[in-house]
Amino acid sequence: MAKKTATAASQEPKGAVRPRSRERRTVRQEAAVDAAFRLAAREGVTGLSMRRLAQELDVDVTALYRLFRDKDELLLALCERIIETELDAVGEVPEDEPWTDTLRRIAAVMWQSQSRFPAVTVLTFARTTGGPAERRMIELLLSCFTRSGLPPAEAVLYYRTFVDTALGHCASAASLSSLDPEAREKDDTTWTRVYARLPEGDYPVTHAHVTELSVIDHRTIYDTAVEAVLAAAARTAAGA
Amino acid sequence: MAKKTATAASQEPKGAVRPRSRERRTVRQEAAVDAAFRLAAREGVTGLSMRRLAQELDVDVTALYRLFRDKDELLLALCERIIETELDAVGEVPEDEPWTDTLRRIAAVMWQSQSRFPAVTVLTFARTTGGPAERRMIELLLSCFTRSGLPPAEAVLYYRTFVDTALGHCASAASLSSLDPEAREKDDTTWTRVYARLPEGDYPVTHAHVTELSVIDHRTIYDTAVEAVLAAAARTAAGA
DNA sequence: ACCTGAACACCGTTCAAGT
DNA sequence: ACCTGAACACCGTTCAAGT
Repeated sequence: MAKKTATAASQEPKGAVRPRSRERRTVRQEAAVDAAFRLAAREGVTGLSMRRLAQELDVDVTALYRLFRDKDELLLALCERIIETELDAVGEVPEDEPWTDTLRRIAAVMWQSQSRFPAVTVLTFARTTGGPAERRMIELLLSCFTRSGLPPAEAVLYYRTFVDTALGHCASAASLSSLDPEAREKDDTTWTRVYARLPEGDYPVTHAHVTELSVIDHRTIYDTAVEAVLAAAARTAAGA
Repeated sequence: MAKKTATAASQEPKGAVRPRSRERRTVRQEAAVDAAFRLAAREGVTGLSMRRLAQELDVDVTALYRLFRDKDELLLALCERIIETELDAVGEVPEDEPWTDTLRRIAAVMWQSQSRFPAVTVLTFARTTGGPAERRMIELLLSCFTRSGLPPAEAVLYYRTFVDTALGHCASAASLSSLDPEAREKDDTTWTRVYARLPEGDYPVTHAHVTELSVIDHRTIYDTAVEAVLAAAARTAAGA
């Protein structure tokens, strides 16, 4: 099955009839992806259905199935688009920028995507698209870790540890903010509702840390995790 | 709304009539949780529906809604059960065990849960149950970080960084293994299918790391992430 | 070459009616 | 006090039939 990516608007071999229709096809795919982002932002993870997306685009549901094989292919297209946006946000990497700083900027941009599009993040965080944006992102990330001086095996190990850690934390934040309001409320008042009232006798350590537990926010945790991975990579690089 | 947890079989005030029925209720809840684990293990994340669970238990769907307010409450009960099992697997913590070793054992046990029950992991990894097992787990984890010598704010910061990092990686592994077979196949052959064939010119760094990229496994990444967090915590503790 | 309508096999959840 | 049947408002996906 040939992959028809959005950026495949390359030069056409001959004749301008078939290409025209293929062009229109990718235009419609892009429009569908746009609409899906609007829908996901407005209605959340449960609102992002094929039927509702068709409604949003004012077409029949079956039209969507002519643009995407199934919902999974649509989700991967959304994921590609997010990575594309992230690459734009990162921009050019200055020659002399330390590798750790580049990675910090990428981590910050990933967090931004998560908070803008939690629904799409939740639905795709563990996936691989194989698309052009993902390829460029991998090239960029890997080049940071080779710049660090790590030998191939370790560069790859820390590259994966970095992305998976970042994506894992993003997914967990996104998953929390895509809960329906009542479950969300239940979840993030737990610290004050149950943990603040625990008997000191049974849970002495928790009891002693109640205030610290209730003030910590997810972004600080994310930064700490990212820094931990960068420090581990740097130490390994220095030792090699 | 009073929380009716499975372990709430405390002493009854007077009369043995109401307690009898409440007891039966928790017995049925436990049976439902057992069946849900069987179902999830057999049918995966899409198979774990209220209707199918009712079928598995040979009762009407509406009977389930008398045991659990909604599906979310059932999922939280499954999550509690997993934590319970994890606490059993960790067992007693020897007085003289280094705090990092305790945390390594907990991380290993969490990975085990993920690989045994990917469906439940995916559905609950970002949630808080507020239940008795979760409370004990938090007490255990926090006590490790205070044993390390970290002051309260940092102990809490690293405790959260540790759990969220571990859960994030577990969720990403679980999410991958709960994909339907064809999406799963598509996803984990990407490295050989697309990245192994990339033109060297456009993606020199990726091209140079193809073999390393294709052999790395998720468990090694998980261990690296966990060690990175432990090292960061240890360094902060030493500096304080 | 595209669109439409209708259907299939599912979901979570509720509720009136039975015993 | 419990159970049953039926319904409501949804899903993803397919397919014969139209133009």
